[in-house]
This record gives sequence, structure tokens and C-alpha cells, in this order.
Amino acid sequence: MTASASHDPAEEIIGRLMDLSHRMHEHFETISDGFGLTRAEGHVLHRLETPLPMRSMASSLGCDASYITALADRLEARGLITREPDPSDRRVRRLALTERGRVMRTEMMRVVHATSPALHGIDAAQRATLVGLLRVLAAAPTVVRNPVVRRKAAQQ
Amino acid sequence: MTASASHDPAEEIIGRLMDLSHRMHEHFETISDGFGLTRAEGHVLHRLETPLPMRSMASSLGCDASYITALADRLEARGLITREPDPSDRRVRRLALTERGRVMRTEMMRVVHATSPALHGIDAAQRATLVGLLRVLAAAPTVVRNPVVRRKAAQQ
DNA sequence: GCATGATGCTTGACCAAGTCAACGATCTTG
DNA sequence: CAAGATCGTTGACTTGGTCAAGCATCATGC
Repeated sequence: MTASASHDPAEEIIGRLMDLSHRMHEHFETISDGFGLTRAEGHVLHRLETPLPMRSMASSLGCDASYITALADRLEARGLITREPDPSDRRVRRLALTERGRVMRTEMMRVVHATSPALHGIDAAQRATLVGLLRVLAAAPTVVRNPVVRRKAAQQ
Repeated sequence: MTASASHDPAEEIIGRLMDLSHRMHEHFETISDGFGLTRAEGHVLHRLETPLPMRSMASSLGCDASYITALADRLEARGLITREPDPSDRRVRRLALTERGRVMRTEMMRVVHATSPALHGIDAAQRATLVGLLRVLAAAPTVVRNPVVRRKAAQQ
């Protein structure tokens, strides 16, 4: 979209990653849309390889728990997931794919992998290198505190 | 957040990039917030190294043109940008940083670069490798047509 | 065993980001 | 110079969420 070569490698990495991130975002949304899902619904399906308590889903998606209720309602109404009780804690409801949900998830992931802008044009060796780097980045701590505080923020 | 090592490199790359993308997103939002800006306002500043017509800004951010009007209003009210006329086309208004806007942009970019999760823990050589890979990915075409159509999408 | 507090999900009110449709001004092309 | 395209703006609206309160359940101290 925008980032071009830059003298400073750090700057270029950030620019390009922001672009790539944006493209992946749109890519995922487009594909979800193709399955009649919103991006958020698509993410729920994605995370649902194995059953998951709603609260865990919320923190995994980084959104409010109440929103998971809404998402689960929609997916359940379409027969893609069920809310199953957790035998060890009756407050908890675990989301789990139905057979139909599993089929859709599998097909959706197949399409994502086949067309992702994150993979196009690089060969197996390069992918291995990339994985290595990404693992290092994933291990890095979050430097900036303040996990998305919503300030009113008056400014100088 | 979630992605862990996986047998399939493609899958792992996508998972990790989605996570990284999410972290960068939050990181940028947190920093913008620290300057009293929304994420979108931060992005406008970021793109404004050099003056830019509002329409170009819209397509650069991938949002509706009318939204740029709103963003520009806010940034202008805070004295960070101006709308300057384009001598060659009187319809066009180019957004440009004020002195104060430039100072804020510089400082903001400094913080972004200093703390980005996209850079933490990898050395210069690794950064060079990463840049190379990202350039290849950036060059790749968008495979999936349908640039974010908002369908009503009835589904089986 | 039981009161007190923490946690999980739901509901309803609300908010903000962003889209959409229509408009006036300007540019472009025949 | 007329007809259509493009730029920015405005106002109405949609959507993707958050927030606060509540009920049910769990855990802990007594």
C-alpha cells in the first residue's frame, strides 16, 4: 500500500509490517465474508480448533466478555457451534464446533493458507527463516505498559 | 497471545503474524493514546511526512474519504496540521504538518521505533534478513479479489 | 455449614469508528 | 460550453464493540 524502501531498516520493517498486517486483516475479512461470517466470527472459528471457555475466548480475542455472548449467539443460531457445560465448573460454558462448524473451519483455514499474502512468493527455506524470526519476536515482552487504556487525554 | 509452534510452517507463519499484527496494532494505539491521539489520528500523522491530498490519505488509510474530513478537522483544531490549497487543482486540499505537528510526529515515531514488538530481540543481521523477506511479500499481488465487499451474505 | 467475596456469563444502555448518499465546487473532455 | 468525472464536505446511519449491573456459581475464612 504505502511503505517503500527506507534508509533505516527498523523504520522499514515497521512500515512494511504495518502494511502486511493491514493486508492480512483485509484478506481474512474478505475470506470470512465469503463464508458469510464477520471478521470477528471468523476469528472465533479459527480459535476453536479445540473447545474453549467463553472467557478464554474473550481474552484470546482481546475483547470484552459480553461481546463473546453476542458472537456465540450468532454462531450458535447458524449451527456452527454449541455451548457445552464444563463438568468441573457449572458457571463456565465452553464453545465447541459442531460437525458443520468443523467442516466450515477446515475449509476456511484451507482457503486462508492457500491465499494469504503472508506466504505468497517465498519458498520453503525462506518460510523456515521467517518462522525462526517470528518465534523470536513472539518471545519478546511487551515493552509498553498501559494495555490499551482509554484515556480522555487532554494534551498540552 | 495464542499461536504456538505448529507442524505446518505455513500455518505457524500465519498464526504468528496474526498475533504480531495484533500486538503492533495495540502498541501503536497505546502510543498514539499517549500523545492524546486515536489510532487513526496517529496513522494520519505517520503518513504525513510529506503533504498529501485528503483523497490520497483516504486510500492510503483504506477508509472512506468523508472520514478524513473528520480526522483532519480534529487534527487541525489541535494545531497539528493545516489544509493547504493545491495550486494545480483548486478542488484538492493537501494536508500538511504544522511545526508543532512535525515535532509530535517525530517524537511519536521515535517512541514507536524504540519500543515496537516488531523489532525487539533481533539483531541487525536478522533485521536485514527480515526486511528482505518483507520486501518479497510486499511485492506479491493480492490474490483474493473482492476488496472488502460488504455483503449481506445469506449462507446455506 | 455458611457468609463474603471473587469469577463466569448475560442483558441492556451506550459510544465511537467508519460507511453511505447527496451536494456544491472544480476539473476535463468532446 | 455542455456533460460527466473527481474532490471535499455534511448529515444520517450501521456496526463493532465497551460498560455497568445482575444472577448463578465457586472459593475462602470462620
